[in-house]
Formats: sequence, C-alpha cells, structure tokens
Amino acid sequence: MMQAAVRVFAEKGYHAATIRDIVAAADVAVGTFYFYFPDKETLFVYLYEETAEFLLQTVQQAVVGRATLPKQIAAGIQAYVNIGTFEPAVVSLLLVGGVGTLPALVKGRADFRESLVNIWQQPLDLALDKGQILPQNTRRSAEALSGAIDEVILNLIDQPDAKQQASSAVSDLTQFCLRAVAYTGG
Amino acid sequence: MMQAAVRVFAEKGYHAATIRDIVAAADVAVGTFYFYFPDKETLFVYLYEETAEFLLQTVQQAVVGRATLPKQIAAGIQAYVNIGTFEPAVVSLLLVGGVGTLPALVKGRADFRESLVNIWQQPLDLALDKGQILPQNTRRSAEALSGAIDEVILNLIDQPDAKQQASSAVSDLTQFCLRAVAYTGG
Amino acid sequence: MMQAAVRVFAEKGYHAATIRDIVAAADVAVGTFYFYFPDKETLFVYLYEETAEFLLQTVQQAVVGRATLPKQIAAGIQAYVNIGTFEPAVVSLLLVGGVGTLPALVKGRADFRESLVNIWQQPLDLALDKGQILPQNTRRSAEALSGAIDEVILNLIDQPDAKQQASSAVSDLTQFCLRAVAYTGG
Amino acid sequence: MMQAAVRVFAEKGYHAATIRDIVAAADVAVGTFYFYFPDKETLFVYLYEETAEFLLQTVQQAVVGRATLPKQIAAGIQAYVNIGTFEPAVVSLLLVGGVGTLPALVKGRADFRESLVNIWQQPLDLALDKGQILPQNTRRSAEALSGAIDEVILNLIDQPDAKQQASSAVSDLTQFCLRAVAYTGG
DNA sequence: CATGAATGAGGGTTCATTCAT
DNA sequence: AATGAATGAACCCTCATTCAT
Repeated sequence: MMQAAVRVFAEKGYHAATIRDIVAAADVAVGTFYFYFPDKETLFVYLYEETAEFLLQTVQQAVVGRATLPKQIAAGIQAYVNIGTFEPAVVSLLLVGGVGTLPALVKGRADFRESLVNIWQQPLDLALDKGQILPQNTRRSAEALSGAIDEVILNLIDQPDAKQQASSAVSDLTQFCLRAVAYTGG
Repeated sequence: MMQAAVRVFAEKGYHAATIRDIVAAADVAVGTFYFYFPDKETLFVYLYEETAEFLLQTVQQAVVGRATLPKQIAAGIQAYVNIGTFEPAVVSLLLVGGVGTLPALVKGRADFRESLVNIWQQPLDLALDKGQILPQNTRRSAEALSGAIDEVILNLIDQPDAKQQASSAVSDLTQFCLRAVAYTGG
Repeated sequence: MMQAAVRVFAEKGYHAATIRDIVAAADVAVGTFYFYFPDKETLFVYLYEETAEFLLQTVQQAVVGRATLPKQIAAGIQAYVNIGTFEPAVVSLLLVGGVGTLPALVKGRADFRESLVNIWQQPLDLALDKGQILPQNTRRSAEALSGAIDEVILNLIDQPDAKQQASSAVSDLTQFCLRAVAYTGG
Repeated sequence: MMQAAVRVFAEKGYHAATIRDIVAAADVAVGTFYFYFPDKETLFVYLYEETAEFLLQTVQQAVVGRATLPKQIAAGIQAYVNIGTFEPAVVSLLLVGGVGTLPALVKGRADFRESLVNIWQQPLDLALDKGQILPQNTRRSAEALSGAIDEVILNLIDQPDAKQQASSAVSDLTQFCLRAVAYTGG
C-alpha cells in the first residue's frame, strides 16, 4: 500500500493524488487507509522522508566506499542514476512530486537538499585538504554539483531509452563534475 | 492583480493558492478576478509563460551581448541572479510553483527547461567550434550547467542576506561553470 | 430593449437568460438596464403580464366580434394561431418561458390561464343559454378547449413550415372544438 | 432521496431547486447526493425520463386493456387522473418542472409529448378503421386531446379537493373527448 | 482488521446588482 | 441618461475524513 502510494504521488503529485486513487492502486478500501495512516498529509511527509533517506543512504554509501575523489563522484552518480533508472518513482517523488505543494514539507525538502549537498561536499572537503582540488567554496560547489546531477537525471528519466543512455550520462556527468571542482589529481 | 497572483502562486503553489487568496492579496472582490481572467488555470499558465519568457529573454540577451565564453557565462549568471535577487517570486514561480501541478503546464514547463538549456548550450557550441573548450557532449553539459545554476540561485534566494551574497555567488558559479566545461581560453 | 428581452426570455427561459444576454441583444450597457428596470424578476413578470394581456385581448376581441359559436371559435383560434405564427416569441414566453420558474409568477400564470379559460367559456355559456350546445360543465369544457388549442399551437410553431400548416390547423381545431362542445346549431 | 428530489424539482423547477434543497428534503448531507448521482443535471434528466416512462406505461396499459374507444379513453383518462391525484409531483415534474429549462432535456421532453400523443392517436386510428369515428386528421386530434387532458388534470391537481373532483373530471373529460373525435359508436 | 456509505468544509465559478464616472 | 468595472452572495461539486457494521 505504501508502494502504491509512492507510485500514485510520484505520478500525479500530492494534490492531484486522491485517497481513492491510492486505495484503488493498492486494492483496498478507503477505511483501510485510515486504519494504517492518520491522514494524507502525514503519509506523504512520511513517504517523502523515507524515500529521501533511502536515496541519501544509497548515494552516501556509494561515495564513502571509495578512496579517491574521481571514484567517489563516479560511484555516487552511478548509484543515483541507478535509482533513477530502476525506481524512477523515487526520484519523481523527491524532485517533482514534493515541490511547492505542502507547507509541512518545506523543512523536509530543505533537509533533503541540505543532506544531498552535504554528501557531495564531504569528498570535496577531503580532497581540498589533500590538495587534490584547487581552493574554492566547497559548499557552493556542492550545491552546484547537486543541481547539475539532479537536472541531468531528471532529463534522463524522461527519455524512453533511459537505460541505454544511463552509462554515457554517468560518464559525462562524472567528467563534468571533476572538471567543475578543479580536480588536479594531486 | 497579476503581480499579486504571481506572488501568491509562487508562495503557495498552484493548488494551495485559492482565488480568494489572490483577490485578498490584490484587495479586490472575487468577481473582479473573473472579470479579467477566464479561470484560475488559464491565468496560471499565462503567468507561467509570461514569466518564463521574461526570464529567458533577460538571460539570453545578457549572454548574446558578450564576445567571449567567460563573459557570456558571467553575464548570463549575473542576469539570472539579478532576477532572483530583485524578483524572487519570478524564480519561485518557475522553479517551484509550477512543478508537477497542472497537466496543461507539462509542455510549458518542458519548453522552459529546454529553452534554458539552449541558452547555455549555444555559447558552448560556439566555443567548441573555436576550440576554446575541450570536446564534450555540449547538450549534456548545458543540462548540467542549467541545473547547477538553478540550484545555487534557489539556495541564494532562501538566504535572508541574499543581496549581500549575490556577487560572490555569481563569481563562484562562473568559475565553477568555466571549469566544468573545460574552458581553455584558446 | 423590451422587445429584445422578450425574445431572449422566450428563447432561453427565465433562468438561462442573463442580463448580459438581454443588453447585448438590445445593444446597450448593463447599467442602462437598471436605469429602466428595477431588476430582472420585475421585468420578467411585467413582460409576462404585458404579453399575456396582449394575447388575451387579441383573442378576446376576435371572439366577441362574432355572432355565432362556430364563428367565435374559429375567429379566436385564428387570432391565436396568427400570434403563434407571426410572433412565436409571445407564445413561447407565455406557454414555455414562464412555466415553473418563478414563485412570483405563479399567480400571474394562474391569472393568465384563468382568463384564457374564461375567453372560451363565455361563448359556451351563451350558446348553452340558447340551446345550441348540449348541457355540460362549460367551465371544464373551456379548460379542455384551452389546453387543446395551446397544445396544437405549440406543436405548430415547432414546425419549420408553420405558416403553411396554419390554415389546416385552424380548420382542424375549429371542427374539433365544435364537436367537443356538442354544438348542435340550434 | 430520489423521491425527495422529484418533489423538490416538481415544486421549484430545475434551476430554482438547489442541491441543498434536495439533500435537506432527504435529510442527508451534500456529499451523499454526489455519492449516488453524478450531478444535478444527470439526476434531473434521469428522473424526468423515469417519471415519463412510468406515466406513459401506466396510461398506455390502461388504454390497451380495453376493447372499445369509449372504454379506452375513459380508462386512459382515469389512469392519468389517478396519477395526478395520488402522485401530483409526477405530473408537476413532467408538465411544469421540466419545461424550458435544460437544453439536455429538449429531446426528452419532445419524446414524452410525442409518446403521449401516440397513446391517444392509436385508439383513434383503430376506431377510424372500424368506422367508429368520422374521418379526421387523427394526429392533430390526438395532439388536441393530449393538451385538453393535460390542462384539465393540471387544473384538477391545483384544487384542494382534487380527490373529490376526480371522478366528475374523468367523466366530463371522457365525454368531451368522445364528442371531440366524433365518436359515432358504429 | 476491513469496509464503504455518509459527511461537510471549502474550492472554483456565475451572475444579478451597484455606483463612480 | 448611459456606461461598465467592481462586487459578493450563492451555486455546484470534490474529496479528506469518520464511523457503524
């Protein structure tokens, strides 16, 4: 039922998705929804945060498991693209479905953006310490990286042949990011 | 009244903004709204497209008026940041208020994203011809630039001291972008 | 302007006819309507009663100007059909546009029906006195005549070739009515 | 609830009857209305057509169950008067509530009138074949009969003592009709 | 646990009416 | 006299939510 809800929310957005849409997708009755969840808004916020945590953890783990900046960025992007390719609803929910819809989600969304920026900023700060990238405002670079990656992935999942284009997108994006942060390799 | 509508739509998003909110912000009666506009959806689409055109033209003109890639990118970002700083509602409406809300806007939004990507891609293609940037998929680079710039500006306008941070943001972003597209200067 | 109002009311009925329809048909401004008439309902009631009086007088005069029952009925029907043929809006307003729409018109409509019944009942009572029709409840006969005539005329004005069919309708109806009231001729 | 709707529509007409009137009469909430019916117009058309069919079938069956013209006409009128007496809302809805209100009902109303005329015309055509009535335009006679009967019944149900007057009305009307169609009995 | 009929606040929209010009 | 922009009460309808079964 929660999976059904994610799908419906991702597809229609918060407001256009009705409780009836969700229970129909889950093949249960309206009352059942309210037995498990207090209300629509709470569910959406919960789903958004669950989904955000899943994506953040997945990307974060890909990044921390690598030793060098190029590998970290490549792995992070690869993990993100994988999610976009195999679970597009997750990305849609986070980057589209939850935008500008719910006052209660403003903080949740800000937290998600902040965490995403942090994921990219950590390796940058490490690399800066080691002198592997030129001096820069790593916070702002991380924001920019985050936006760049999101946009390319959003464009990617709109393509009918997303899976075919995924590997070139990963490679293009990785190169783009390494250049953008002035990676010198040493 | 249209300014009031832009503000309300930008602040609450399409669905959460009610006609009564809009007319209250404009200090007129409900009927007055329908004297000037056929309905809520038509107004929103019109406002979105007007606003999109204004932003696109402003950024585009800043870019085409410059001779070299660094100046083009710097001027385009400066123009975009100016709008975000002095008319944050314009940016909010385009990047937040109109996301995933209205079937009738799907095309309009796609067109806007496409145009924005094109604005950044054109100078890249020119620079590639002149050998001023390394070979790359300029379309994908432009997508990434577009996302990077949007994200930084969205973060910027959320800051209370946005105007103070604007110039450093422009400078950081410009450097980021030039590195990202592998600008060699010759 | 009143003619325009009659046309619009007859065509669309009271509720569907808007003030804007009426002033557009009369080619004046909305405010002008309210300079001449206090409100929509008052105008409609006034128009209904004016129109009713016109029709009643016309039919009545045709009837009283004849000496014998056959001539009275024929003349009354002919006059009614003439109105239906040349001023269908008058008949539509009275028999269609003003039905079941306005509490304030219930009495007006009842008066109109009553008067119409009276117009037919008078010659019947005279003929009964003279022994030219068999004994009967002339009130009820007049009601029936009234309904019969209205129905045939309503059917007539719905025909595209109403004017061609008018004379046969008058003749058929007259014969029908004379038989119905058991006219013996003496 | 449908009975309540018939009552309210019959009493106020389509436009003046609000959903709140109907649900108040049925003692349910607004939402309940829309749980059972798609919208006001659909319900009204459905009710009109159901009601029309009920009345037509009732009168038709009374007519076809008799062998001779006098009995057919008497039975048809009796059946019609019974409905008017015991279910005045049915007659009001058909003859008053649904007049000139709804474009979607124009055809339905025309069909009802046509069917009603046909009910009266069939026995006339049979009687004409058997030489029991004088030669005439039976279509036009049926229209006139239809109008005559409707009008008398409408007058009847407006009377406070409708039930007392019913039998004399049936008898008067039957005699009127038989004379009107020149019934010779052989 | 599950159901779905019932609820009613609240949204978009219309249109008779007013009044400053 | 004439205008038409402005008003707001009231309409139809949706949908999140409840609760008796």
